[in-house]
Amino acid sequence: MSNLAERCRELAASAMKDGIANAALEVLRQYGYTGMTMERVADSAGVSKGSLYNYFRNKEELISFVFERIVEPAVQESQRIMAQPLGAVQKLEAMLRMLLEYFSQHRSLFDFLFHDAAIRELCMNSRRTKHDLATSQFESILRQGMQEGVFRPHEAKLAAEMLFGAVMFLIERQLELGERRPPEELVRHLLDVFLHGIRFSPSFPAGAE
Amino acid sequence: MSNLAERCRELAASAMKDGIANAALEVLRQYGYTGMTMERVADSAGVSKGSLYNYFRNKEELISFVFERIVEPAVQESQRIMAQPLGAVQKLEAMLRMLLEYFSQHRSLFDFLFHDAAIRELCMNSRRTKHDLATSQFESILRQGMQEGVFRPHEAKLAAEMLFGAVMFLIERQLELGERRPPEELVRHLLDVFLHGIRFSPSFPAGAE
Amino acid sequence: MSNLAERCRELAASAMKDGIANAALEVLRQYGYTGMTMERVADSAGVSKGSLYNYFRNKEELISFVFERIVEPAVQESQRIMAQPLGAVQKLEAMLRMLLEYFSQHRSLFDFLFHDAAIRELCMNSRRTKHDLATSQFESILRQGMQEGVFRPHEAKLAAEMLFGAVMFLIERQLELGERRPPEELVRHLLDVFLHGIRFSPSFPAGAE
Amino acid sequence: MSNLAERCRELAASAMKDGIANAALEVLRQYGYTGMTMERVADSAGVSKGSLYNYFRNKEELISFVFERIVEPAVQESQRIMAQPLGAVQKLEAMLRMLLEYFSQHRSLFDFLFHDAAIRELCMNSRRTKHDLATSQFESILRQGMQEGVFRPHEAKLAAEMLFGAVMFLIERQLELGERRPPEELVRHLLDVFLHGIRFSPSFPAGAE
DNA sequence: TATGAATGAGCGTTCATTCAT
DNA sequence: GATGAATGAACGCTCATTCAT
Repeated sequence: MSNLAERCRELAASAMKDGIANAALEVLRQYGYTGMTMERVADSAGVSKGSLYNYFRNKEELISFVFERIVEPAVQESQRIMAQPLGAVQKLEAMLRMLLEYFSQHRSLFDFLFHDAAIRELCMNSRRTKHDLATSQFESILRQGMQEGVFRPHEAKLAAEMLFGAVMFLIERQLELGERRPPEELVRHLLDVFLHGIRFSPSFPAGAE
Repeated sequence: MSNLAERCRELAASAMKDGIANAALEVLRQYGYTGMTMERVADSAGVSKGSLYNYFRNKEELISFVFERIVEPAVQESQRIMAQPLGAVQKLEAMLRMLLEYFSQHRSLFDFLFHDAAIRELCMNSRRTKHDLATSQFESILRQGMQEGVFRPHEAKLAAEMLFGAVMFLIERQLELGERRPPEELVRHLLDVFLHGIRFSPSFPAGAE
Repeated sequence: MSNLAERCRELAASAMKDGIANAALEVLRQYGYTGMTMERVADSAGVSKGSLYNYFRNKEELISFVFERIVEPAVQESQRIMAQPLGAVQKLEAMLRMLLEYFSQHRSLFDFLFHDAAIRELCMNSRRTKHDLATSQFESILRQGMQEGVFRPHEAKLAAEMLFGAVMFLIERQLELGERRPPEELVRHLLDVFLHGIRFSPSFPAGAE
Repeated sequence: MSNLAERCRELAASAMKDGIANAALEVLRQYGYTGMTMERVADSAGVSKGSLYNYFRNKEELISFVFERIVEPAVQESQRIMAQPLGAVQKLEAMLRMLLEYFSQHRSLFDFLFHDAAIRELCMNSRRTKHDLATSQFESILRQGMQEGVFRPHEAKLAAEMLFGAVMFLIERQLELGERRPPEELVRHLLDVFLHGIRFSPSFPAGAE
């Protein structure tokens, strides 16, 4: 039957959605979240305002789609990292570096991700928010570390949340204050604090990293 | 002369501002930041839209006022803590407990405070945002700890940001997931991780807290 | 009876109306017609907004009153001129000078006078607008001139209207273009044109003024 | 390609702008300048308020457009007259007749054009208001007359302003008083006064009209 | 009588969404 | 499917007017 035609159509539709999402991202970058109107998205995508509604039921759906597209590469990469045969510390390091590098790039996207409670609820996909994903991956790493015997026993879930919160806030502050510390440096400090703590312990070897 | 009348009027005006601010908070809770319209605030406050403008020049001013009202008690309390003659660890503990207790109360306020770039820029007081205040206080505590010799040398500013980010994210997750861990417990885990790190060090006495 | 009290009250009320009208004029000068709000008038008068309504039923009535007050001195002066035992040419000259001097002073008042059809209809007092008054006085002068035999026969009413229109437009243009020709000079040119015309007549003595 | 469609669209858009402008004029006629709200314009045009903004960026632009539409035909005609190979007197006559006929038609437009400072500032086209245009054209005619030797030396600019002011006021008064003198008659009287003046000169042939 | 807080209709403007073509 | 003009509800804000004190 029209199997082929069907395929073609789906492909074309998919390409169109991508194009529109990219346009939306561009608008986001230029005008920020509040300035992201359907008109501007349409213009930026080079299509008519009406066409947007052929591919997305409404603005909400477009936003959700964009959200997914922003997060997706990071998710992919994080899963790649998780799948690697690395020790917990190395995984942690790789994960932190990836997040810092990825989200440091675009302030407006970052704002977009956290903007509003309404949006956040919008962008949840089957109880699996970005937060959930990230923290659960951190949690996995922490558990792996405990099994490996390199991390001492602790509540992995809470520690994972602390880690993620710390990373995100670090990124946010960098952007907010206009600082440009190299991600590498931030990774080092994060690991230093989270692995060893900041307190002198009697037996803590001075100068040890 | 009309000293008394003057006083009364001021009091009434102040009460009105408070009432409107509370209404705004209620709207914020119900509809989120994007849904916080002057109309809704007026309705919620039980006054007319026009009356809002007898007490606040515009929406911006109202939002700033609300922001200040939310943050002020925490700021006061944090300054009280900072002024106490306590060791760094105790101060840290007190500060964490205060934040966890204070901000655990209202989810939407929390969103309001942190997740909107527009608000963030709006609510800066002479380059001194709430973030600035909180992180700089944490930073002070960390430096005090280094001077006291209880904290090992580290970049206090970054560590302060990590701490604050971790605390805030913990609160957010509690609210998001509907968990209700006692603040006391969260404080303990935060201190545990940040003071000692999660890694076994060769000399770290196993099982030690 | 309370004849005296009555009188006093009337006097006080009258003074109040005057004060408010002066305040309104000040506002008019500062903010123009569109910027003339009851709030500003009240502030400028040093009374409360509510008090305005004890002396004027509404904004319309206040505006009418102000209009009268602006026009009144000119009306008085014009009637004084009309009553003087002068020849038509001298009267004309005196009248023109008075108008030019009077209205050259305040641009915003002038705008106020002509602003809007609605206002114009508002400010008519028993079919006797400022225009009516002015043109009818010019008309009288022209008729007097014809009787004196110094003016040749012509339709006095139309000529009066031309004169008044010419004067007003001259004033308006001076204000609009920011020019500052001395009223004396303008009077001279007005008389020159209106008395002798601009055409050479065969018998017109060249160079004659 | 879509050349035709393009054309059609442009035509439709142009027609729409015209329709809206006409509606605006109607509102102007009915409610005066102060009463000209976008809502009323939309109602009068039979479209929604939002549609107005598809054709005019804002109220200002709409007003400017209306202004241009009113003035343009007169400007065209005046330029045609100026370009004709006529003597100064004939040009003057033609110009006066045109103005009287053109502006006699709509009172409210007239009000609109002249009596609002806000509009006046709005509708300036490169420092060249309608006033400027009209007076400068009168001025040209007067200078031409002086060169031709039919007008005696005089300050052409001031005289031009007087002429224009006189014409406009005549029109205004006709409309205000509900008189309906034929433009022809008004032209005759204007020329009579401005060309010959109203004063008897010794050599002025008595009885001449 | 003086007050000024409260009002609420109305303003210009925006923008997500629809629908006839 | 693509279009873009039309829509209309909603927004932030103003201000003449009222009324309890």
